[in-house]
Amino acid sequence: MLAVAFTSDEHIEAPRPANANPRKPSGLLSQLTGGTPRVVDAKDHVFREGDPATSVYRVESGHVCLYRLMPDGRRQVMDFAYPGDFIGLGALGHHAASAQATEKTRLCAFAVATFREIARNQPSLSLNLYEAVSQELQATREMLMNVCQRTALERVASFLLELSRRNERRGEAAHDIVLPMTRTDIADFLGLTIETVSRTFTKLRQDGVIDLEQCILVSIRDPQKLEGLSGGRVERNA
Amino acid sequence: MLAVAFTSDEHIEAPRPANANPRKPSGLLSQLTGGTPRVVDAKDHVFREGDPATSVYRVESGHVCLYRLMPDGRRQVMDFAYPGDFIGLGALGHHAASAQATEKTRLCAFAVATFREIARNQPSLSLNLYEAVSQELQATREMLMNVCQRTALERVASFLLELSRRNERRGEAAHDIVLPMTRTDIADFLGLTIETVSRTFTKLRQDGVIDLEQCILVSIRDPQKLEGLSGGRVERNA
DNA sequence: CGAAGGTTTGACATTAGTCAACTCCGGTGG
DNA sequence: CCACCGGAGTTGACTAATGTCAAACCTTCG
Repeated sequence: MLAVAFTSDEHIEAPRPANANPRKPSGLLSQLTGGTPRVVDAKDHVFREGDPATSVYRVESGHVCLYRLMPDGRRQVMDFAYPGDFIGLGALGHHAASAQATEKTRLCAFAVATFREIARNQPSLSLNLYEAVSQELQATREMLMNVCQRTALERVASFLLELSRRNERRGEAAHDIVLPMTRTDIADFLGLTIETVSRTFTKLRQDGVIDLEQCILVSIRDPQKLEGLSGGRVERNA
Repeated sequence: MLAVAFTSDEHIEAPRPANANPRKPSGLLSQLTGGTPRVVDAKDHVFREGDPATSVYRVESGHVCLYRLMPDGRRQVMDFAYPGDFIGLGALGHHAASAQATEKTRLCAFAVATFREIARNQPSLSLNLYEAVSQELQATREMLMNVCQRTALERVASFLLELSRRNERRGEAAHDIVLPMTRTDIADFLGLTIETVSRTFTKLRQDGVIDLEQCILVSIRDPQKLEGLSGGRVERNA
């Protein structure tokens, strides 16, 4: 059963706070209940590129890495989905990306057919869908900018700042970051090699900008300096 | 007045031919009539990053370059809009990119408020909106892949092939390409410098893959070789 | 004809990638 | 308990690709 609670009346032009999570839709979508639970182990796939897009998923716990492959094996990580984020939303017919859990992950599946059913009767939901995908589009364009125009150092710096802001939005410690992904995932996300990512982390540590207790624990010691190194924030929804 | 003709009944899962134009929505959107005409000269802006998104536009003739700027002036071109393409669709509240005509361009403006009005009563239209933005999302992800994972030569080759396919879809000569944008636009689109773009064109010419009559006229002499140099196509909607 | 803007070309500098060795950590089994 | 193994991460030396700077070359347009 799919239940929707109606509380919001803002639509297309509704502005949204600049620090809102672009992949965590507000409005009706976030209030969906009654999906089918699903658990996947680390490295398992939720779906793969080309699979028929029969469901969308909300991440309940754990993390999911969304990526695409080139024929020769080069990989581009498109996004990392955190708890509360939806994955599979922008698919038309077939998934255009693969979704792989970076650790044991719980999800909640909603059938696309049910979505369509509801959308027919409730224009509000389809507008929310539109908004959710638009948010995702903004985020992807932002990323295009981040990755294509920035140097390795700037990419890593903005990556860390982005994770920091994500923590902040979730009410967690802004400057203590747990990386739920490997260096390989980060490298494929930022369009760099693992060696370059590693060297850049080391440089940031040596310069006193971050601490690196274990390789998955980053704490930001000098947020201002990190901001400066990031090449300037490109404001979402500006 | 905004008129919509209803002919299509396929929605979210409807697959779409692989060579469909991702920015030229099928269904209701393409059949919109009654928008407000607007003409902009070469280098004029249709809208700028941060402007309130009050209208969406359909390009009637000419070409529009969509880009974003970083604080220090670096520029990322997100897309080039051709006649029939919609621009401004994914905006939420404010435009996230600037839209600049590369030549004298005629547009047709549709008020966002009117869209919302219709969408309230016609779920089909909001689903079409959803699909249109989803298409745009796919295209942007594709581009992320193209630009982040490919070498300069591969980027230029796929760029030319993409333009060739666009010609084909419009029923024009697939192998004779008129570039409606400057080298600077291409460079900022592909994440390269104008020098690298220029050198790459020269190399393709010297290798007999393309002809370069004037700098805006490219003809593809060896499509197979160009395809090979592009590093493999990443199929849309795969 | 001359100026301006866009394009091409060359010499050189810099960044990031490649290849290879080494380290660190966690898990497994003797 | 400890040794070994494998995977992930780090570091170093070297290479290749792309960017930078500068000059020359076209076109177009006044």
